[in-house]
Amino acid sequence: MAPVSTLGYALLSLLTRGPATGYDLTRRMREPIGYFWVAQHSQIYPELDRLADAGHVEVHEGEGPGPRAKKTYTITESGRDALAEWLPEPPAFQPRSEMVLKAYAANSADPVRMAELYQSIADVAAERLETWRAELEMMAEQGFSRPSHPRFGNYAVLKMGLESQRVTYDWATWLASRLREVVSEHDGAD
Amino acid sequence: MAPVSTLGYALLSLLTRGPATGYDLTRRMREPIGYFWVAQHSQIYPELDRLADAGHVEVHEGEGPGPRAKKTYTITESGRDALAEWLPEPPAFQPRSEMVLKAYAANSADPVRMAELYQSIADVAAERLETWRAELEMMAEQGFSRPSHPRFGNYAVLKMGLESQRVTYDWATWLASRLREVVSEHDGAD
DNA sequence: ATTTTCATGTAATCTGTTACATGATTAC
DNA sequence: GTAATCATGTAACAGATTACATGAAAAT
Repeated sequence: MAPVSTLGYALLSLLTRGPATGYDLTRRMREPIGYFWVAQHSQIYPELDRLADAGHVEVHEGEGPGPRAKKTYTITESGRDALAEWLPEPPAFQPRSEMVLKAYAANSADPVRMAELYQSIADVAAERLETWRAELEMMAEQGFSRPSHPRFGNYAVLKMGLESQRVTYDWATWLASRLREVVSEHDGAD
Repeated sequence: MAPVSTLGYALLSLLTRGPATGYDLTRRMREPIGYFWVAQHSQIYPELDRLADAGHVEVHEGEGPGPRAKKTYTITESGRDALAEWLPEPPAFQPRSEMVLKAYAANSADPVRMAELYQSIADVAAERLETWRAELEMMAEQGFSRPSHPRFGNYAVLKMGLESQRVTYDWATWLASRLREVVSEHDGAD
């Protein structure tokens, strides 16, 4: 049996929320799990074929709006089992952040522009922070914060999104202000 | 001119710390920037060739320990210019965290094992938190925290690493304890 | 009328990982 | 003597992005 990729497990996870088409999954992939895992439809369609071949999903074909049939996927028992086995395994750590990478070489570029960059990053984070804080509160009111709730995972992911934005906001704000110090020091010396 | 990849800019960033061989860069890539960007030597060697072709690095060949010549790379003015242009541009956001993805489907697996998973993640984060806190303090004492210091970037990256571990610790601890609630509720009901 | 949404696919390319391959020197 | 470190490379494969391609229905 061909092993399931991380994307495959991500799709199975999304399908625990109910049957969906590839198109649906492309959008479901955006919020909130998209804050921590992304995929384009060109990656999703072939992956669904593979999951179907492995018996982890069942396909139901119907009339499509375009020239092709619309395919609705449902997770199978085999899919649930595979997911349940994968979940408790230690996750791979795959760090990749251009935002932080750029900070590593921050003083190789114009400090004014770098300060602007991190200020704008902080501004975006501040906005998201507000939006997501409100969303999280709404979720809590709807009972999502109880671990037995079927959408508890959405709550947990959004909570992490919120904390991450908070850290980004604090760090980018700190970095921007430090970079502005360089500019004013320089001005004073000239 | 072939455009420089993100990995190429990462290598140029590392080379602002001084000339290095591919082997050196493979290790320099580990701390602290490796907390946010990783690359294997098999990716680094061909990328250095490309940077050399583009004139962004200069190569000096010497006697190697093995069968091949040892190549030392130095960043050129052209390399510094390319880096300085890339740095202030808005970074791509490339989120990929299996750790959070697994939380999205947390209640599709055995809560005992999931609680253990997030507890062990929290434990690892707690250890790193301590180590990195001490490292960051040492850096501050050596003056790295001043934005004009040539290693300010190391400080900024490690600071972000520290904050990220703190968030991971808090979140994973919260998640583990919530998952344990499910178990005790279940026990009570049985 | 035009754009957005729904809906599915493929091809070309780029990026990244794992494995294979060589060999001297230094540390245990 | 065995393992780790220094040092550079390639090949095969897997994973991900961008672009191309089609076409109906609904919304603006």
